[in-house]
Amino acid sequence: MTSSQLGDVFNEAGSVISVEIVYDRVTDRSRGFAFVTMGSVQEAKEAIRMFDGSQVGGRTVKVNFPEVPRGGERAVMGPKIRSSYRGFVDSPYKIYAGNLSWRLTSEGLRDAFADHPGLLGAKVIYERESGRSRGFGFLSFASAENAESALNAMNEVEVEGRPLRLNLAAVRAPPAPSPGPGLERNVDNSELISSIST
DNA sequence: CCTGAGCGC
Repeated sequence: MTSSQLGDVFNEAGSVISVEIVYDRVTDRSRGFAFVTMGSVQEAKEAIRMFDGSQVGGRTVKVNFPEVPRGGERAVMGPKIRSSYRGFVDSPYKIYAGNLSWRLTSEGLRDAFADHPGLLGAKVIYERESGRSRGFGFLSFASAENAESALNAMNEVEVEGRPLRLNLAAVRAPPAPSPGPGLERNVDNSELISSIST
């Protein structure tokens, strides 16, 4: 089974952000499982509900959260601290939102866009030391189309008394040079692990 | 830096 076929299956439970079938380093054969990143924890739960124990590609599959998520179970389901920043779901389709009120939080930003399809996450950027808002933030979407239509609908719309200045987000700077041996796998808190073989 | 352009740690 290909990752794109697997993605098609999981799309029935919500927005699939990425699919990564794990292969054996030497034999290049599928190891029989994959990581599927869904757009939200909610959608991840839905995928588990729908597909755990079901037939996929002619096999009975197991679908569940990764066994040892980064930070442990508490971090996965635990309460948010200051904003939806911790729960921010990234995607390649992002809007830059500027001219934000100093008091607008990530949740406030998310709420302002709540009606728009495909919204995955919102975050306001804060200064590290002072904790003050830097007056801008980002919104991530499931698709380029979703991002564009939200941008068109919300640009210059007033939120907390100030008109939003929206743009498609610039392509992010390259990831920082990795310091150590790169054995870390990117296990996100909305990923699923499933046993699926070809 | 009690701020108003800024593209994230």
